[in-house]
Formats: sequence, C-alpha cells, structure tokens
Amino acid sequence: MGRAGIARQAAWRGPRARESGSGTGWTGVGEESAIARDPSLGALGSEPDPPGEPSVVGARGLSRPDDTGGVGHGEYASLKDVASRAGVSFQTVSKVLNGGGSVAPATLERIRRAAEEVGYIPNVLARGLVMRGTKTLGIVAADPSDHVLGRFVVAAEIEARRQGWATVVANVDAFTSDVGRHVEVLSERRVDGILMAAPQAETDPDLGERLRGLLPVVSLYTILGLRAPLVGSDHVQTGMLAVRHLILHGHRTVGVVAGTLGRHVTAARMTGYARAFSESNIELNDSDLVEEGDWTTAGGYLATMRLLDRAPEVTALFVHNDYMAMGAIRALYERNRDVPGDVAVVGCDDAPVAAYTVPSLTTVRVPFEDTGRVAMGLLLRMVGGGPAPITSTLLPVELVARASCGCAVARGTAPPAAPGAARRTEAM
Amino acid sequence: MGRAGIARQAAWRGPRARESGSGTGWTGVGEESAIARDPSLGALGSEPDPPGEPSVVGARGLSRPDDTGGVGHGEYASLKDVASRAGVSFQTVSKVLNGGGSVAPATLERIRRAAEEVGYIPNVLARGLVMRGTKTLGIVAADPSDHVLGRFVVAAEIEARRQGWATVVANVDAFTSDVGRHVEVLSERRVDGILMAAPQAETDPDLGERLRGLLPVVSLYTILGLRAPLVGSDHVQTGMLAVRHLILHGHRTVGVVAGTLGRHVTAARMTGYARAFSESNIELNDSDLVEEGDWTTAGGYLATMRLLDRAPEVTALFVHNDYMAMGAIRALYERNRDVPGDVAVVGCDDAPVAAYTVPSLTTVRVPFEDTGRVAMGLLLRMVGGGPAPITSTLLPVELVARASCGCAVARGTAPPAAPGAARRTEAM
DNA sequence: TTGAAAGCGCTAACAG
DNA sequence: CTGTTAGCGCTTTCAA
Repeated sequence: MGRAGIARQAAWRGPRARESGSGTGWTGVGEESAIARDPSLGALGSEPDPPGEPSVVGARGLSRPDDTGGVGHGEYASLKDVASRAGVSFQTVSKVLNGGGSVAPATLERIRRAAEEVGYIPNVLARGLVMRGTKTLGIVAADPSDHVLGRFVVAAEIEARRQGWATVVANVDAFTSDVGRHVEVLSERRVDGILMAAPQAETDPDLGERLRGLLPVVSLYTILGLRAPLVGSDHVQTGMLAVRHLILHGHRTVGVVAGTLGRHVTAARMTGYARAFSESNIELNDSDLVEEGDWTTAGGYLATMRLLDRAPEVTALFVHNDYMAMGAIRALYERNRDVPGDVAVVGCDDAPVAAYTVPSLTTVRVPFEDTGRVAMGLLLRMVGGGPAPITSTLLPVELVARASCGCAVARGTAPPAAPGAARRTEAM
Repeated sequence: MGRAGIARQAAWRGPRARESGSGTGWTGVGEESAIARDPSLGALGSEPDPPGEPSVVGARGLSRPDDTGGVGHGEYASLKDVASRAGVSFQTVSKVLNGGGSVAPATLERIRRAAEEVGYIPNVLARGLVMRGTKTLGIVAADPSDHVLGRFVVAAEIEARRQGWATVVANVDAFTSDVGRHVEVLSERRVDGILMAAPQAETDPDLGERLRGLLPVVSLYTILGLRAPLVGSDHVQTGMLAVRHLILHGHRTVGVVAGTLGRHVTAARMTGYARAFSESNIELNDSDLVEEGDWTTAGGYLATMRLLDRAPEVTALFVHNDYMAMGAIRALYERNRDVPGDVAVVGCDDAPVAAYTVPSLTTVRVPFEDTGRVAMGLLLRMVGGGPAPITSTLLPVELVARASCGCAVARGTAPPAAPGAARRTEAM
C-alpha cells in the first residue's frame, strides 16, 4: 500500500510540482514568468480586454489550435500521496486533516506541510461514500435570468455557507419542464437535501412521486403529491395591498395583467384582488378585466395592449410583476394614456429598477432575500433531523408607494432612492 | 455479500416500498390519498397559494413543529440491493445498467425490473471514484441576479446537456470576492472542468495559481496568471459602435457612465469610445466626462447625476450597460432634460427591457446565449483532450438603434417589438 | 453468460 | 500516538 502510493506518486503530476529542488516548497517562478510574458495574457489591468487584435469569429470558430497548456491537467494528490511524503500512514493524515484527536505536534506539522506542498484537495466523492452524506445541498433553480429568483437563490446559498454547508445549483432553463431530471442529477450526486426553486415544480406531473421519501425537500412552490414544507411570501396579501391601494385612490375599474394562469401565485394574487374589492363592498366586474402575461416585459406589453383594446375604460392596472409593469407603462405610453393621470399602475416584487422607471413604479415588495434565508434555514434543520413544519411559512409583504399610482414623488422633487442601498431603504 | 445485501435490504427504506403485497410493484395508493387529504396540500389548482389561512411569521418563525413526514428519508438502493432482488451478482447488474455486453435476455429483463422496483439511483460518487471523472462540469457564476450572466449560464448548461454532460453551478454572491473557495467546492467534487463566469476572477489575486494545472478551464474573464482560453464578446467594438453612432448623430460632447473601472470590459469599452472619436478625427476632451457606475440602475442614476453636475454641456451619454442606462434616463428626466431631444443615450447589452423603456433604448447587443454555447463547447472539447486555443474567442456585437438616440420609433408609431421572440427579432 | 477479486480515496474503530 | 483492518458503491479485469 505504501509502495503503491509511492509508485503512483512518481507518475502523478499534481496541481503543483513536487520533489522540487529546495525544501522550501515549490514557488513556480519559472512557469510564472513564462506565462506572464505570453502575449496571450497581455498587459493586465491596462487596456483592451482581451488584448491584442481580437480574433473575431463566428459562433463555432476557434483560433489557433495550439498549446494544450504546457501544464497538463494532472491527477489529484490523495491522502496516500500526502502520507508517503510525510512518512506516515494515510489514516493518520486523514485524522490530522480532519482536525482529529491526539497526534504528535511534529507529525502534525510535517503532515500539514506535505499536504500543502502537494496541493492536497480532499476527494469529497470518496468521503461521501463512507460518510453517507456530502454536506452539500442542492438547489433546483429556474432560469436564473429571472432576476427575482436569483436574489432568492443567492440568499439561500449565503445562509447555507454561513452554516458550513456547500451548495450546488441545477438551473432549469425556461424551455424545459422536466424538473425531475435536475433532481436526478442532484440526487445521483448524493446531495443531502434539495431546495426547490423552480416554478415548473407546480406542473411537473410526477415530480412529487420521484421526490417522495428520497430526500429532505423545501420548496417555494407547491409540489403535486408531495408533502414538502413550503416557504414563500403571502401572495394573497400582495394582491390585497396593491388593489386596496388603488381602491383608496378612487379606482373602481381595475384591470389586471396577470402572471401565467396555471401558477398558484397568480391565483392567489387574484384572490387578493377580489378580497380587496369585497372588503370595500364594491361590486366587481371581474374576469373581463384580466389578461394573462408571461412575466416578461414583452408579455406585459402585449397583455396590456390586448386589455386596452378590450376594456379601454380601465383607470388602473394591477400587474403581477414589475417587469410586466414596465411593459404596461410602455403600452400605455404608446396609447397616449398618461400614467398615473389616466391610468394608475401597481406592480409586484419591487425589482431593483422599479424605483427608476418613469414614472417610478408603485409596487408590493416581496422579501426574496428573507425567503431564501428562511427556506434554507428550514432545509438545514430538516437535514439535521429536525421536524418538517406541516403548514406553509409565509413572509409578509409590503406596499411601496411611488409615482405610478399618483402617490408621492413628483418629477424632480426627490431622488427615488437614497445612495447606496437604494432598494432596501425605499422598501422600508 | 449476498447475505449482507439482503440483511441491509431488510432495514432499507428506499424511495419506494419494496416487498409490497402484490407482485406488480408498489403503487403508493394508501399514502397518496392520505396526503391528498392533508389540508396543508389544499385544493390544488384552484385557489390560495399556499392554501389555508397562512401562518404569517417573522423571518425566523416556523409553524407547528409536527410531522416528520411519515415517509422517512430512506437510504438509496445500491447495486447489491438490485442484485439480490434479481437473484444475480451486483457486477452483472452493473453491466446491465450500463448497457454492457452479453447478458441473457431473461436476466436482463429481471434486472431492469428489479432496478425499477427499488427505484435505483446510481451513486455518481462511487462511480466517479473508480472512473476518475464525474461527467460533470462546474460553472462558477456571479450573482445570478445579474440578468445578463444568467442568460449566459443557462445557454452554457443547455449546450452541456445537449452533449450529455451534467453541470453544477456555484454562485458567487456579490459580497464575496473569494472565487477560489467556489473553485474548491467544485474541484473537491471532482468536476471534470470549470467554466468561469464570475467577474471577480479578474481581481482575485491567487485564483490563477490555484487553478493552474488543476482542471480544464474556460473563462469569460481574464484570470491573472493563468493561460486559460477566453470567450467573450468584442467590447472594444461595442464601445466603437455605440459612440460612432452618437457621433454620426452629430454629438461631440459625449459623457460616459462607465462600468466598474477595475474591469476589463470597462477599459475596452473606453478604448472603443476613444477609437470612435479618433477615426472621426474629432478631438476628445476625455476623462472629465467619465463617471464610474456599478452596473446597477441605482448606480447609473447616481453617476449620471454627478456627471450632469460636473458637465452639464453633454449632449449624449454612452452608458456601459442597459440597467445603468435606465438610471441615466431617470436622472435626465429629473433634471428636465429630454431624451433624446436634449441628451441622447446609448446603452450596452440589449437587455430584454431595453425595447420597452420610455424612450426605448438604443443599445449594442451582446450575444450572451451564443457566448455561453461557444464557451461550453470549447470547454467540452478541452475536457475531451482537445487543445486549448491560445487566442481569445470574441463574438461580434451589433448596434440596435431605438428611440433614445433620436433614431426610429416615434411615440405610438410601431410596437417596439414583434410578438413573441421580441428581443431576438429586434436585434437582428 | 455470469461471478469473484481487486481497488478507486476515504473514514471509523480498534489494536499496538 | 500511530498503524491496521474493514468497508462505503462502483467498474473492470479475468476466471469459471
């Protein structure tokens, strides 16, 4: 075994050179300067990026098939490699590197150095095999170019890291509905739990069955046929706050640019809409005033156009997210309807741009960061063996009044946001 | 071994029940209906989401610590479990499940069924151990709430999947500069290559050293001290196209709301700016007209405000991305400067909202999707042993003229985009 | 056509 | 304090 280690070591070409001349460990000076002189690196920090006359090519083209690197991609050093270098057994190395029990200070130091010198990187695969767990959480996220989910995911990852866990993300692109495959990728890699942050979960027919009993799961979206704890924000309240605000401003004919109709958020926000009317004892001429959007600006624009064609009498619009609201504002502009003079607009989410549109956008702030933090915290507790809550965890939302509903901030009056943490400040 | 398998099997509580009464495999009806009756699941597809009176709680609160789930999280079935169920050795199962050579049709069928019944999910960790490779690529991505990178990452993942590779993403949040840690997380998991899509790579002092010789790497950003192939778009060209366009419109005093000054993109776009002037033989009163932004709308707003204070004589603004450009438009609005009448604005990237701002935003389209596809394609080739190109691969950009520079699309004239694939259509 | 042996890199328990 | 034995789940010879 010791010999095997040594034998392999001779062939091994790890991340750093070993057996380097002096005993001080490898500095890599030679290579370093060779690389620094390479024109392909160029004058760092000064000019064109990347430098030199660029080789502009078509989508598939590549330039000069040269240079596999000089520095080949070696194999990783193993515990045995470290061990033979330090003159101990690899089990002792394992103990040391995991901060284990009693080891002679001298040995410890020797091992530490050896590990450093060979650039030891633990093999989480092997460790996971024996530990039956990877200290890793998987996040299934929707297309991250959905701005809003991005904020959620990042917050969740930060929370995991804070608690000493690694995360890996599997992004579901907008064209795929097969969330199951992504779950599979993660569970094949034996993550210890999954945070589900892809709306596709609501419609995937057998996701629930695939997930059942497999792993601890916390989801942002209802998963069919799976009793997974849900964390989110109060969408009904969102609808209520938005529409109540419009009603208070005297609006009675409130059009809706809704999100995708299949989604629960959409239904909930519609419920809030209805509830706002009923609590005011105002009769509501509903479904005719609703147009479905697809959460994008383009979709919001088109839906608004359709709505204006059909119901030009609307004096206000409740739009299910801020990106669509921007499309709505654009559509109103093209139809020569002043916002908020002719039509008031309220969005949802409080996207970072909402404070800067013209006019600035009244919206309902959704606490994405908090949601991410809470959801991950809950998942971590479940992974640690804690109980799963049986009810949903809903975080509160709040109205942020700006100009698009006729509130506040006249032109040129006040900056839409304080310097720095603009979004935060305003939302408070 | 067989006995061990059986022994463990008795205790094992896998994703699906085994040894179920009938021979048809488990259907889970009992549990299913129990769950469906659970009020916490609510009336799917109809109303509030999540349903029932929500338990609105503070950030840390949780509701009813009840119900660990009924369905515990069992362990995964192993090859041995499948084997003992099919009455063969686990090696044979391995062969079958990997589409291996000659196996008796009957055995094959029996194994397939057994695997299905126990819900076998291969352990990629164990496989990776012996195969010395995971068929997985790592992507180090910046904060995915950066809309633009999200598009890149998703395209890259799609390309990987198309070629049969799995991907895992490690997101670097905006507050961390330690890209190295994320590389570590990925290489500990023995991904076979890394796609670096975090701008922090440009400033991390020892990322290059950590990466050298470790793995195949393709990067969107120059990595200090590492000869990694770069894929990106032609930022110099971007600056030139934008500014040349403004010059053609007669502008001579062109202010700049730049990106972060340390970044190469920023420098390159400034180079393009200068080049556009020099090719027109126009003298250029440069640095005084540049304000640094931070790529956010808020930052663009503030930078523009500062610039207008200092240089009210500008008649045009070259803004280094579309989000900042929105902030710029807002700032100009507050200062009562008409866009484009008093000040023309050109952005960069062609973000999905650019077509819908008021006025719609002239910008330079950056082919994020193509970049992602190409970068991943290159990485895949390198992982497969192919050579790394020594020069950068830069994809071409193109100007998209809209209203904010005085071009095109008067109010109410034409929809800013065709229905559906708006972004694409316009950019062509 | 199938199974037995070996070993990937690692941790855990125990013996020296 | 250190090394030995055992085994995690898997693929790969190679022998039966």
